[in-house]
Amino acid sequence: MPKVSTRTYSRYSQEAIALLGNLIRTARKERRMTAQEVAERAGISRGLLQRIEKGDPKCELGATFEVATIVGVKLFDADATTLTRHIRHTEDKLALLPKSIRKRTKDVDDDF
Amino acid sequence: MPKVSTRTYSRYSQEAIALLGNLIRTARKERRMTAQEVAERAGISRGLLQRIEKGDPKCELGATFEVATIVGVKLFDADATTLTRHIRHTEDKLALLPKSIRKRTKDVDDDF
DNA sequence: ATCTTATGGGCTATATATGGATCATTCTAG
DNA sequence: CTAGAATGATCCATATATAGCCCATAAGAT
Repeated sequence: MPKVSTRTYSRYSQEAIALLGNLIRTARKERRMTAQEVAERAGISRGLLQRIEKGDPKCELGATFEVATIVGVKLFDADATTLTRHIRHTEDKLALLPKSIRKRTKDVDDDF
Repeated sequence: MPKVSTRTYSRYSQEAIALLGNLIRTARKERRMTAQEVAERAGISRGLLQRIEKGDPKCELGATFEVATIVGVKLFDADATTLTRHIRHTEDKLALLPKSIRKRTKDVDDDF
C-alpha cells in the first residue's frame, strides 16, 4: 500500500523556493559557470542542480544552500562570521524563552 | 557495497542552515506553538521538525521553507506578491543571459 | 554552415530521508 | 510537590530523492 506522499506547500514557500532557484541560475550564468562545473563543485549531480534551479521543493536543504553559496547567492546576505554572531544572538534569545510550550488548559481568551 | 554518502558543506552553508533552524525555533516559541502543532500544520513529523530546528542539512527544502513560513520566518523578507515580482525580474535577467555557457577555448585573460 | 558542448528530460538502481512508535527526561502549571 | 505535557532521542520500515546513465536538442563558437 504505497501511501503516496501528499505534501503541500504554501504559495509563499513555493515562491521563495522558485526565487531562490532563479537567483541561483542567474548568478551561475553571470559568473559564466556551466551546470556541470557547479554540480561538481557542490558534489552533486547535474540533474539535482537542474531541479534546484527549477525550484523543486523536494531537494536537500544542504545541497541547495551549498549551491547557492558556490554561485554567490547569499542567504541572509551576511558573511559567515556575521552569521555566527546572529546564531549566538538567537541562542541567547532562546535561552530566555520557555524550554517547552504549554498549551493553556483554561482558555484565557486567546487572540480570537 | 554501500558507497557511503560523503557530502560536505561549506562553513557558510552550515552556518546559514543552523541560523535558519534557530530562527525557526525561536519564532515558534515566541508564538507559543508546540512542536507537535507546527509539525501537523506543516504536514510533517515532529521528528523532522526537530531536525530542521537543529540545522540538519539533510532535510527537504520544501518542508523547511514551509515550517519557516508557518512560524513567520521570512526568507527574503518580502510577501508572496513581492516575491513573484522578484521572480519575474530574475526571469527577465535570465532572458538576457546566454542560454548555455561556453567555456573559453582560448583563455582571454579572465578576471584575474 | 558546421562542429562541439551545454542543457533538458527520462530512466533505473540504490542510498537515504521520513513517518511513526516508543521511552526517558525535563519542564510547566496548578 | 505533583501530574501531565512537551521535548529529545532512538529504532525500524518504507517511500523517495539522488547518482549516473542515456538521448535529443539547442546554442555558442569558429
